[in-house]
Amino acid sequence: MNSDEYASLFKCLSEPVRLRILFLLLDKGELCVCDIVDTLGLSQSVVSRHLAYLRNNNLLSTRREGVWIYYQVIKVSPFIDKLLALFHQSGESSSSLQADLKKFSTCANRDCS
Amino acid sequence: MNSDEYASLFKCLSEPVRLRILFLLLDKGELCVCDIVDTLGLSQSVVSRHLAYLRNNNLLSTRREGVWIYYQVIKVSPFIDKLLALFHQSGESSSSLQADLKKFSTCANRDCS
DNA sequence: TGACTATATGTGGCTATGCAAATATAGTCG
DNA sequence: CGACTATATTTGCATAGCCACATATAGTCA
Repeated sequence: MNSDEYASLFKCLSEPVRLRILFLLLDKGELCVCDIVDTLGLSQSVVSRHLAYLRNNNLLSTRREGVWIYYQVIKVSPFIDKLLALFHQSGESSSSLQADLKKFSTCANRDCS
Repeated sequence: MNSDEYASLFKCLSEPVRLRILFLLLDKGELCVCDIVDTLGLSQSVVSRHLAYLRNNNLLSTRREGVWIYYQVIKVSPFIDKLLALFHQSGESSSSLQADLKKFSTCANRDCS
């Protein structure tokens, strides 16, 4: 990786909404868009756009199942894996990120109904 | 840390020049501005601005010694420390970051003369 | 096929950020 | 003090990224 590539990676992580999405996915493994929209309480447009950003930068992969599209974090390079693991671990003591997890538990019915 | 604070931190790391500066400082410990300008081959204005950005975000500290101002990476939180250590370690296999180190060895006379 | 739902994307406006060039600040030395 | 050097900051401009709103795409089901 050269410095431009590192910078692009960090730019993916330089936006609060993207970080909240990533943290949810790191913690829950795989989620569909509507789960994320409900949990974060943001518009579908905003969430979809950030998901596209992360997907275009090879941080997320998608899987369609009927109407729903499920996103998950891709494991690619050791550096990125370690970086995301570090963020995931650190987020355990972040009240705002934990609040998202809690919101997820209370609002999401696991099958997007 | 909340998601805005994480995002601000990653934004500091989302710029190639800032990453090159950080990598130099992580590797060399402490450098004055003219060392960095010479090594990176960029204008003084650009380097100074990025140093200010990093300093304003509490990633760097400064120490004046006569005309020269020496910068070094601050160790603050465990998360940031680990993150920077990971970047430093990963940069060992980045040819572009290693090229900066090499350039530093050949061009810098240690006392800014 | 038509209505409905889930998701993606185009557009316009606003703000943040990057660079270059010029200028300001501050220390040193004669 | 005045010349010189090192560093910081201002200004003007261009670009990138974010959001809101509207619209498009695609799957499902009756």
